[in-house]
Amino acid sequence: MDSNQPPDRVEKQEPDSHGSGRGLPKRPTLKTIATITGLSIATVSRALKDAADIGEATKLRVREIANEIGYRPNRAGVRLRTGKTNVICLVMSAESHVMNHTAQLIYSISTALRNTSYHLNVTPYSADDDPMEPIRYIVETGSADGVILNQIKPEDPRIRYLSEHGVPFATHGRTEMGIAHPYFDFDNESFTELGVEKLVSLGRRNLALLSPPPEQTYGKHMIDGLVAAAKRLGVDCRTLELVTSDSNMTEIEAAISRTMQEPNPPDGFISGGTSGAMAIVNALENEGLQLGKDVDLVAKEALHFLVHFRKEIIVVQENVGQAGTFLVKALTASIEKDGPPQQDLEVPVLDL
Amino acid sequence: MDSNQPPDRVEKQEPDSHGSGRGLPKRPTLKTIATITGLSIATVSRALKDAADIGEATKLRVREIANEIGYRPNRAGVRLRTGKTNVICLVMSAESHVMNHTAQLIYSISTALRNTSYHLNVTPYSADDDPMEPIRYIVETGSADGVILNQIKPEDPRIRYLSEHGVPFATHGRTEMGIAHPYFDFDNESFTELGVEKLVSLGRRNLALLSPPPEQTYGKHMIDGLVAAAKRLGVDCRTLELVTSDSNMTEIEAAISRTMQEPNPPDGFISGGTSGAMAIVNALENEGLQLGKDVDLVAKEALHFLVHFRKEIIVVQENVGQAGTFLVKALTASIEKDGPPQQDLEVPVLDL
DNA sequence: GCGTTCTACTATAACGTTATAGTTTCACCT
DNA sequence: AGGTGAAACTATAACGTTATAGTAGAACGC
Repeated sequence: MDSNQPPDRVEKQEPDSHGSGRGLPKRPTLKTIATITGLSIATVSRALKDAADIGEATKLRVREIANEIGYRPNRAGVRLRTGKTNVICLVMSAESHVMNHTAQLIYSISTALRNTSYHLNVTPYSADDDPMEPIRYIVETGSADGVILNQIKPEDPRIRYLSEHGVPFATHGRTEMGIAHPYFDFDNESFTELGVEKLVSLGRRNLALLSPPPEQTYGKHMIDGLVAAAKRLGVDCRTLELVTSDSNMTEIEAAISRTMQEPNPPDGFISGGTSGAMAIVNALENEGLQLGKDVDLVAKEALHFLVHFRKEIIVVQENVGQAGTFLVKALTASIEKDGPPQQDLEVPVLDL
Repeated sequence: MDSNQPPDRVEKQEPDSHGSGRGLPKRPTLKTIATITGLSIATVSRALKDAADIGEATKLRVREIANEIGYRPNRAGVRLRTGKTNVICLVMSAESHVMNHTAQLIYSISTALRNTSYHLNVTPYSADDDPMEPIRYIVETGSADGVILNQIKPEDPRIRYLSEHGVPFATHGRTEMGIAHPYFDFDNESFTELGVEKLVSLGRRNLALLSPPPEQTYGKHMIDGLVAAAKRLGVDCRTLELVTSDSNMTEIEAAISRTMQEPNPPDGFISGGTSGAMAIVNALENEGLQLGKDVDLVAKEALHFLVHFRKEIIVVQENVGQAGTFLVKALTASIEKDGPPQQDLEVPVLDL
């Protein structure tokens, strides 16, 4: 990278390392502006930060020149001096069944970060990895000002660790640890409650939830909502705990087929994701059942596939973009110590 | 962040900013190790880099202590001194019709980056943005050692710019600019050729390609493959240039319905993506046509949805994970000036 | 025993930034 | 006139790292 060459010597004898800059004009620094204006480096620095003890005329002149020569602060310098990284690290779970979700989260976060001074750093980990490892790395190297986490568990060691080390973070999802922190969550409990109500209003009396693993808080929330609503409305319910991922849809289909052949099969389904819903539909149709007639399905998704898959599916849309935007706002506020932790829930919408 | 506190003074009077570190032990630096071992900072630095002029015993001792106290190099220090950022920036197109693709790319890249010293930085831009802007930023601030680009155009100004500035980069897709650089690409030309062959072997004689925009190189490749194979096998072909995105599937469906009502409708379709394929199927079925009987569809996808959508769809799987892995390898090699640019194509597989 | 060479280390400066503690200049008050 | 104080600026050091030049001491040749 020309603009950031090793400072000491001119590079060997290689004539022009990448066919790039003729006389390599070198990236401007505060010193450049100082030389041009005849001011000291310190004054230039303070002028650009709009400090109180710099004259208005000077500020104007400095800003003008900075603009003209295309000055951009050197991140490494700032970081070394202040400890401020201007990096936000998204530590993301990279299991296939959450990837579409995550993709949208990445997109919305990085979009929300444009026009801020923060950069997005993505660190994945997979099921076999220790989820603590990326967190420890970030804390130990001080490589980010704040962290965003997803796939939150009720008792989540990452959150305890970050909180104990004073590293600002925000989560997509909630814990049950009583540690106040910024978060955004889809209200999964309301979602399953609404789903139950909808299915019951359609005459269904025996419901099944294709649920995410209950180790995840949102899985628990879904089950809670299901059980509460079913009890309240006096209908039967069960959970089918099958790992929902693209790769084992066939397996899920088989399990659902089996369920439908048992004595008292469900007539209403709820699914928390796109591929789960597709698996349910395929299994039901294989069993000769007709969606909207013999059985009904309520499904939540972040994509827009299900409406095109079968129009009979009752779809609740989750707006992940909203989550990203909020998380960025909440996290930056937390980094800049701006009031108490901001928290928000997305309310599911389902016409009854 | 404790481990990276502004160095000068102790923070105000706030008793404990985040309930974190008691006596804040401060993150170890080379100096810490130097003090412990009684060596100089320079020696410690060189010992950790396994330099030739340091004694074996010393190296061992330094490494041991470094390990013990959990030393991690300060990135800002390294970066300031050497210009090496250890960041790789994925500049990603964030249009909805490529997001699933991109999600997998992000995942595979960041996975390939684990256990390397590089970090992944994601910078999105959308259709209305100037695609050059993130590139200029990276070059001007020297914020990355290398760049990965996707959604490549035949004549792509980003590539000219990066190349002129000597910034290493790798692309997912190809240009036609004759600038040698590392890339990975799915062989879309072969894909449509195979698709045509397959459809012709099924007796289809009038083919239609739901094509990506031909401004993109891969769109052009697909059209080239289609036209060449159709000509070779003596069948008719056309391209339907509709913007394929989740959001306007309804529009695509309508357009395809219209096409089917015109005089000489296609009997074989090729689609380059998941939602396009779903739109085609929906439109055809609305017109009362049966997949696998009246018409056939060959589709490429990176997800695993289509097989579950209609088993009659002839699916070609694209393995985006492969792309990420390769791009990382090729880009890091290029950064470290390791031989000529590495390039690879994914060969589509379709049983005829 | 003196120069030479090698090994294993050290001292120093510099990368770009910013917090702090000055310093200079000038206006104003009594 | 002398002191006070504000306004506007500067000098300095430090953050953690590494490239370079330098040095101390041992080993070796003749």
